[in-house]
Amino acid sequence: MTDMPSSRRNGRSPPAAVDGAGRIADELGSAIVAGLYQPHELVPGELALCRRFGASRTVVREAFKLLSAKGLIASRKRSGTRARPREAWHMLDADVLAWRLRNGQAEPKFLFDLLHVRAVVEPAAAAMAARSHTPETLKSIEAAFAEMERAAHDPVLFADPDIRFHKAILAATDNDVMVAFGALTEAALGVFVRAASRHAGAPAPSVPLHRAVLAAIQRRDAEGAHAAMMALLSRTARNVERNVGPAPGRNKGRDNGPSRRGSRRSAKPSK
Amino acid sequence: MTDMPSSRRNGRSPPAAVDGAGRIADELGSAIVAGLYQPHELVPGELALCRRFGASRTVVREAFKLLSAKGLIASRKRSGTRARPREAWHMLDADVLAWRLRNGQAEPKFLFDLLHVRAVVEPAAAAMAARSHTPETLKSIEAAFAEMERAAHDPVLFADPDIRFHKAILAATDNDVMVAFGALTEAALGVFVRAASRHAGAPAPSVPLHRAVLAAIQRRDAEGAHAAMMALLSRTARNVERNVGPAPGRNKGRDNGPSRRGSRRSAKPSK
DNA sequence: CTTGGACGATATGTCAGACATAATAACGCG
DNA sequence: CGCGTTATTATGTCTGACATATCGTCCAAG
Repeated sequence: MTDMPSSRRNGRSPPAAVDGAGRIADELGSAIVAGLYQPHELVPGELALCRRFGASRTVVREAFKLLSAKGLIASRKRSGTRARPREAWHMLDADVLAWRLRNGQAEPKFLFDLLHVRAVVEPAAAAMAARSHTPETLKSIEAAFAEMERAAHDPVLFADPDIRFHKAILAATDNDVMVAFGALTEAALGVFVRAASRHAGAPAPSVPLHRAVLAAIQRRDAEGAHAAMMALLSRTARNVERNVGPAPGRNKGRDNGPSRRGSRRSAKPSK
Repeated sequence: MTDMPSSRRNGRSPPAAVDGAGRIADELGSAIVAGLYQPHELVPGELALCRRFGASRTVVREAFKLLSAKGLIASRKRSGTRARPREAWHMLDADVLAWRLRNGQAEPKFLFDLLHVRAVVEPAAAAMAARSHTPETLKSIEAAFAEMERAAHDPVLFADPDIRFHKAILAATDNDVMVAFGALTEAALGVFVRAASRHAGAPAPSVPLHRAVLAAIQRRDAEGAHAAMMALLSRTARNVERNVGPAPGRNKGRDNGPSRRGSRRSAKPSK
């Protein structure tokens, strides 16, 4: 996707490894988001990594540039290269998301953070799509849904059209910035379906919920699309809770986020 | 911010130019998002850029890695390096946003796309902040607001605390992914206040709207915070419309997005 | 005339070694 | 003991070379 490690297209995680710089960035980036390096200060130096990866300094430095462009590291002349604090990471970048979700079991807190953001963005996107879709963009949503129906029995076959469905809705908003959330949705769905395929059975139950979203969009019902998408995400939230335990609150205690309750309301007032 | 060009902190745009790779990435990236290169195919080759910037191939290649990490270009062996289509750009990256907004007059459509996304994300963030804020995070919101009041007479002094106010709210959500929207908010506010300082007068009128957001957060009123933030953004939308003309619809016609109407409703059901 | 394979040209990918630069750490002097 | 000077060290930049994957071209066979 970026020319980089994230060339892992759908659910497949292991392949990765493209060119030298991508490989190194993949491994180092993964380690950083996993918390192997304290908020500030000092990842291994360039020449240390040269030895460790059997690569030239050129390649290591290119890997550093890839990571620095994603907010994971920063270099200064004599002090060396340091891992940046979490709030500097480009959390909406496809690779950062993938790295953070790939680590054995990503921290549950992060899974819920993702869900909460999806619960904000995707219903709004569905509403916008209901208002703005064209014959072409609508067709790609319908095509993805049709394939979901066909794969309703198999959790792994289901993942790909599911992702396409949600991305097609984002594309139908006719909003460049909304489209960029595809990375988030793709990453999140990747984990969720992986988890679902381990625990739950066939994804068939979610088909009617998707159908409701599509139907609302087809009839240009923005409020309905918003509500239907919210319902769909609430189901996902319940599944995740079943699998990784209940949602963690702030430092402990309070709770917020998407869960039951449909809650109908449009994303934004139409002028 | 990324170690890269975007070290332009607040509103100042020109400085930029840090290290060689950053400088080249800045210029090339800016050109790409400005549409100087057709959706696919062929930015200048490495050695051509070497001549053009008086730099070595090493540095040019590092610049390429910076840009490829942001989804702007992709290289293949013999064919050369090509500009990627808009839908591949990491539109939520601080640098990409800055480049896209810096070009003389950014396309109005993009300004409204940004506004629509802010109208989805920030009210929800305000609601989450109302639920999740701690003494520390609340204090940083209050501090930013206090400074806004003090600078209420000067559009340019106003910009910095304004940005801090919105980012502090995102931080108070206690949601890693929400925090990442700070780049979007910062970029958008940068342009809006720049535009406002040209056309409108003092930013004083927006102070009460900000105060309403703060007050709702203080009393942990999620719905109120949502509504207040939406009202604030609606005002911004009106200002932008006044300055750059009315919101463009799809390929022409339809309209969607934030505008008048307060519309009160919370970002998400509280379990 | 079309089809297929061989071959050369070309742009990116990788490497090794050198020097420049800045910031830190160590040293030594007053 | 404080402070300026010097050494050290990791990143930044440059150079020139070779490796590798394609894309175009051309020629020969069908």
